[in-house]
Amino acid sequence: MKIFALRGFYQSTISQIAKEAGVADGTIYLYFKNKDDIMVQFFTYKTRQVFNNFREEVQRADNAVDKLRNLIQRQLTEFQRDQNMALVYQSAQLQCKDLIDDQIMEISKMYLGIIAEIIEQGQEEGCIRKDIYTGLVKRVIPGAIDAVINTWLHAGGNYDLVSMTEPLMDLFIRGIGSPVENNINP
Amino acid sequence: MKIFALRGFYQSTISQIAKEAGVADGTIYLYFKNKDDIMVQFFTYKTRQVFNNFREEVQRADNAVDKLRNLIQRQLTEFQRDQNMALVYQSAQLQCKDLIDDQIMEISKMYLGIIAEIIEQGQEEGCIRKDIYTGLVKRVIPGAIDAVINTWLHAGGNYDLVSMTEPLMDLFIRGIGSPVENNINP
DNA sequence: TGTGGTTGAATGAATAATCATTCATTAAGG
DNA sequence: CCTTAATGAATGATTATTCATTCAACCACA
Repeated sequence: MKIFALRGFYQSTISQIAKEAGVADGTIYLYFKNKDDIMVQFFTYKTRQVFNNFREEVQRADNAVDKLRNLIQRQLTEFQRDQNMALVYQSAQLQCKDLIDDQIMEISKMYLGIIAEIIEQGQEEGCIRKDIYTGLVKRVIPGAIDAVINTWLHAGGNYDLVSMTEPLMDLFIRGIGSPVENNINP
Repeated sequence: MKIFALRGFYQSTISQIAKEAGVADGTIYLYFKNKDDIMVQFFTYKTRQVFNNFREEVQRADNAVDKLRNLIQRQLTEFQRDQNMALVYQSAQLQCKDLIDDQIMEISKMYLGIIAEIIEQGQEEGCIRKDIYTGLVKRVIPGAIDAVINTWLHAGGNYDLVSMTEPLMDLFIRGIGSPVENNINP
């Protein structure tokens, strides 16, 4: 992951990976079917494990707003903990499309599903308005989070990523418009 | 661009590109210094041209909200017009980092600058609240737009991308929270 | 305890395939 | 006939993958 994160999948060589791992080139093939398989196993185990925890984290809260906050905080925490995972995950989706499409699809769908559930619950509770386009919101929220993570990665992980949770929540819930303006429209 | 969009930069071969262009492999090298240069020229000319138009589009409006709307609409329009450009642009940022970092950096900074200006103006006009974290907002807005574009690309460009402008604006300005909730907090 | 044999994990040099790049040759236009 | 553009086979570098060999650990038996 360190090598993939540094150089990208196609520019990483088995030799580099082997050297980083402190083993011989051939040894890699005792544990992985081929180069692709290294990436596939990353998504099959590491990523799935991290994303599975999201569901638990969400269930720790009862109301929708707290659930969303927990989800965001957990994601930022996990990505902050393992910067290499963060980089590989963020870039692999576009880099080796056909390679791991199914793996990513599954994880990604689960994630979007969680957000959709939270929104629905929030609408029933009355804390999330009903005249929003859920299909859009469940794309925009992860997109915004990704942007924050990418900015952090680009800065070399210098500052505290998790502290972005509250500002993000505030943006999602209240938007950027001034309250005065908001109440004129409806 | 068609080949890069289809297979990604490192998996595209000169032979494929030449065949698509209807010329011989060697002919490519009469117009491009090397393979990298094809990507670099894409960012130097095509992408810069598209993004430069954004500034004009923004100046067509006077108030901040309309400026933001125009910016979003123009981006969605351009990306919808040229799906290959959209795909290459979205993926190149992560794929060939060191290759075109400077080109992307410059374009990206200009884009973030435009958004920052709009926000500032909106705050003076009173239509955008002042207690927001501008550094965050100017990342989150393009991140959200990217997510919408990526969703559209993944679906094969089936539906009208530009029609996402209003729902996006609504989300940015009002957020997902219900107005009642919004007014309790402050 | 010492000895010979067996196992299988690890090695890294050799192989084979891919692919960017070059350049001697051809073709067209003036 | 000369110039310029285009060609595509040949070249050379890179790199994923293989496999014959090494070596350390373990076991059985005297």
